[in-house]
Amino acid sequence: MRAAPTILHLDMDAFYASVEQASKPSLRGKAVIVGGLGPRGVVATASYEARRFGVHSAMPMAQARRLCPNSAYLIPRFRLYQAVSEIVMGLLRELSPLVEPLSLDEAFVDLEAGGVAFDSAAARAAGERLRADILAATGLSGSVGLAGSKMLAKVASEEAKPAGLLLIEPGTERELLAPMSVRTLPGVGPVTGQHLRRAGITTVGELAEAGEDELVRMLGRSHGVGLYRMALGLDDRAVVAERDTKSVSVEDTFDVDLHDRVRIRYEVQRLADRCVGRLRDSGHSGRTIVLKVRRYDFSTLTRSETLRGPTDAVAVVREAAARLLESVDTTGGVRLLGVGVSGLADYTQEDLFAFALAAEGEGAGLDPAGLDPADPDPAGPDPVGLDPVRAGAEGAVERGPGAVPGAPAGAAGAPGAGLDPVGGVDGARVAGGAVGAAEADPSALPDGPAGTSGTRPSPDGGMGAAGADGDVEAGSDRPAAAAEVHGADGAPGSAGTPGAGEARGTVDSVGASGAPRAGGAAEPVGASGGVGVAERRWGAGSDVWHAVYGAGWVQGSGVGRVTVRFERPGSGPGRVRTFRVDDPELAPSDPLPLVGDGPAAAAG
DNA sequence: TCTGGGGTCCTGAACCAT
DNA sequence: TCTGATGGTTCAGGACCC
Repeated sequence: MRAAPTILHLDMDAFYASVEQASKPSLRGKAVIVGGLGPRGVVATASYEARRFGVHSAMPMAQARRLCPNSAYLIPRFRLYQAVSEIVMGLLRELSPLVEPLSLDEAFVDLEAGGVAFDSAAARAAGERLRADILAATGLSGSVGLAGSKMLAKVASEEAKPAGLLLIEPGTERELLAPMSVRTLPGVGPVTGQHLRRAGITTVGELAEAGEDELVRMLGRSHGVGLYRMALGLDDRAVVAERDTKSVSVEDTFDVDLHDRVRIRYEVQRLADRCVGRLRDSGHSGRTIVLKVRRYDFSTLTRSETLRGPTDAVAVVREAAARLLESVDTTGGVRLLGVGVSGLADYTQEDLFAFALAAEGEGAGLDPAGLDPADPDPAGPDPVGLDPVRAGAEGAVERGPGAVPGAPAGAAGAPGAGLDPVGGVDGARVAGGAVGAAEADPSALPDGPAGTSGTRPSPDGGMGAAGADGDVEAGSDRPAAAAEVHGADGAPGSAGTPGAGEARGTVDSVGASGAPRAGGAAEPVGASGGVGVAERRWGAGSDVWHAVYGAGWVQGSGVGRVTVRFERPGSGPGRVRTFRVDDPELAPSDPLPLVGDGPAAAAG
C-alpha cells in the first residue's frame, strides 16, 4: 500500500466482442457474443449491447441464445486477440518496465517504477493518456483504475467501466469499499459469497466489522486473514513483471458423454500428446502428471502421479495418464477429460525410463524420441491405431453405431488396436474423419489445435446458411445474427445434425464434423478424410478474400453455399453476397489490422 | 437448464523422516 | 525401542480468476 495512487490497472472493455466489432463494421452497435458454439459451449465475452439482455461471461450458450436470439454468435479468434493484446501491452511497457499481465485484456502497471507518476495528478494524466493511446492504436476502449494497491486499482477499473477512469485517493478506500458487495473483493466467488451471506455478511463494511478471528474461523487461516486485510483496504502485493508457469494442461469437454472405455483411453492419449506439445512449446518439463475426469453428473476428480524426475517425453506422459485412468471408474459416462503436467522445470533430466519405454514403443508405433518440436503434428504417428482417419474413417462412418468393429487398423497388439471409436456407441464427434483430417493438417487450423479456443468440433450441422438468402443491402438492419451458425432449417446449429450417438450418411457426417474449428477459415475436408465430396467449410466470422470483391468475413455457410459480408475495419457496413463453397475466387485470409497497418495484420 | 478452458492457490489427509 | 512433535511431500478436492 503506497501513499500515492501509482498502481494502474487496465481492463479492456468486452475485449473479444469489441475486437470483433472493430473488425466487422456491420456488428458495431449490435449484440455480439463470442464463445463456444457447440451444445456445451459457454459465453466467453458478450458486447455491452448483449449484456443489456442479461447475457454475461460463463453463461451457457444455450441460455444466451434464449435471452438474446438476434445476437451475432462468433467463435473466438485468439490469434487476432493476441495480436491486439500485444499492441496494448506494448503501450503499457512504454509507461513502466513493471507490467504484470493478468490475461490478454488486463494488466497492472507500476507507474512509480516507470518514473511517470509519483502523485495523483501525474497518475491521472498517465491514465488518460494511456486510454487515448490505446484508442488510437487499436480503436478499442479500456477502463483504467488507479490506486495505492493492486486490489484497489482493480476495484477502481471495474467501477470505471465501460471506457472510464477512476482514481482512488489513498485514505478514502475504506469509506469507498464499505457499501460494496463482498463479491467485489478478489477471492470472493459464489461459494465464499454464499458462505458469508449465510453469516449475515453481504458488504465489505460488514466484513471488516466481523473481525479477523471470525473470518479465520469461517474461512480458514489464509483466506480469512487475506480477506480481512482486503476489507480494510490493505494490500501490499507488488506488481510482478515475470511470473513462472506452474503447470500446463489441456482438457476437452465432449459434446456427448463418452462411455466406451477404449474411446476414453484413446482420448486420454490424444490429450497427453497435446499436453506434451504445449509443455515443449513452453520450454518446460515436469514431474507430476495429472489426469482430470469430469463425469456425467459433473462431479470432477483428479488423479496424479509424481515421477522420479521431470520429463517431456510423450511416451512417459501417455503411460502415466493411462495408469491414472485405470484407477477411475467411468461407468455412467464422462463429459470431460484433461491431462496436465505440474512440478515444472526448465530442463529435462536424463530419463532412462523414457528411453526404456521408447525402445518398447518402437514396435507398437510409439513415438520413441517423444515429440519432435518441428513436427507439425504433435500427436506423432497414430500410436494405437485409433485415429479415425488413419484407421480408415470411411468404413467407420458408414458402418455407424453398433457396427461390428472394423478390420484391424493400427499397430497390432497395441491397446484397442482394431477397435474403432468412431463406429462405437459413444457417438461424440461422430464423423471423426474430418476431425482427424484437420489434425493431420494443422495448417488448416489457423488458431491452433482444438481446445485452445473453448470450442471443439460439434456434431451440429454447423455452418448453416443464415445468410444464404442472397444479397442483403449494405447497412441493412437485419438482425446481426449474421455470423450465427444457423442450420439450413433455420434452427441454430441443427443442419444435418446427426442425432447424438448416431452416425448418419457419409456426406452428412462429414458436414457434421466440419463445424468450425477455433477461428478456422476454410477447412478442407473430405479429401483427406476419404469420405464424400471434397468441399471447403467456412468458419463463422473468419476472414476471407474474394478475387473480385476483396476483403470480407464469413457470415454463415451450408447446403453448398457460403455467405460473405464484404467490409473491412475502416469501412462502413458492407454488402452481403453468397457463393458456392468451392468458388475458386474465394480464399481464406488473415485478419486485417483494426487501425492503419498495425501488427494485427500479421495475425492469422 | 445448464455449467468451457487454462490456470493459481489453499486445505486437509496420509505418509514418511527426523 | 517406543512415543510424540514437527515438518516436508504427495495426493485429492475445491474455490476462484479471466
